[in-house]
Amino acid sequence: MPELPEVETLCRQLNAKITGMKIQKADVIDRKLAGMDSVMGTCVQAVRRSGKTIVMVLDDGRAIEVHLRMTGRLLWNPSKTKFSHSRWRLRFGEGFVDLVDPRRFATVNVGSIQPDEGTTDLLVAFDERNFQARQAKRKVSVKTLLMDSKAISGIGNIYACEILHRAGVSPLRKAEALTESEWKKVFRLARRILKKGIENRGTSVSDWCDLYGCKGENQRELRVYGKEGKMCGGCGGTIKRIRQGQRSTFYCTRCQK
DNA sequence: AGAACCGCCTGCTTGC
DNA sequence: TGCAAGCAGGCGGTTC
Repeated sequence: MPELPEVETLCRQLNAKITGMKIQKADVIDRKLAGMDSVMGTCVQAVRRSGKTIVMVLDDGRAIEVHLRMTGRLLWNPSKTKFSHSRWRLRFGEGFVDLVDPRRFATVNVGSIQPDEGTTDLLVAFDERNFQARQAKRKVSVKTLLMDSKAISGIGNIYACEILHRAGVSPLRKAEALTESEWKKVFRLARRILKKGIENRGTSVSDWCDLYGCKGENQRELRVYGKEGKMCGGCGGTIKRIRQGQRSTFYCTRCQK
């Protein structure tokens, strides 16, 4: 599932491919995306990321915001034959960008350009003082808080599990119970892990692919996610799987305190 | 106000 | 083998 590194990978590839190009045609295939063909005839000025949202800035003052949610993918398609589960497509000079999404959770919106709200993005402009004041004393678990996009944007289930493992912090601890220096450690490791994820063009644990249908390489960096019952590479303990909210959390009960 | 829960979706896996 | 039930989960909206 696309998280910050996967979305960043797509944005970089889209920037190289479609910036400066005209949207010659826009097709809505899935009715849920009605109206998203109104961008026909505009030109893409830039593609940037806002949390997990892909923002295509247009030359008419508007922007297309694509959120891939769970199974959404943006794929470059050189052929006019649509991929299965194509929901929406943009035609550029020599090909198409297809939004492919089997589960239909992905969203597309077109509207006026919003001011950059990147202050909760760890890799752009994270306001740590504001975090300490507004978030750090909350009573939710640290895992839940890491995945709260209003507190910290871009981190989903996979990276949240990996970050807490490297930081040696149990996902069950309440956010309010972490000291400031523990938070600093979490943020430091989060940045490192997210950057590594971008270097590796994302984590292909299920069906993530980049713009050109290539899998990422970051799955080899995973130490806990999806590894229930396996040995922790750090301490030799056993990786456990629990439910937090409605999602799976993987962690090592021995080295995550 | 803040925390917990629900619903959107459908392909894949599991169990009988 | 076939079919139904269970599972996956980001996030906005609703409920507690």
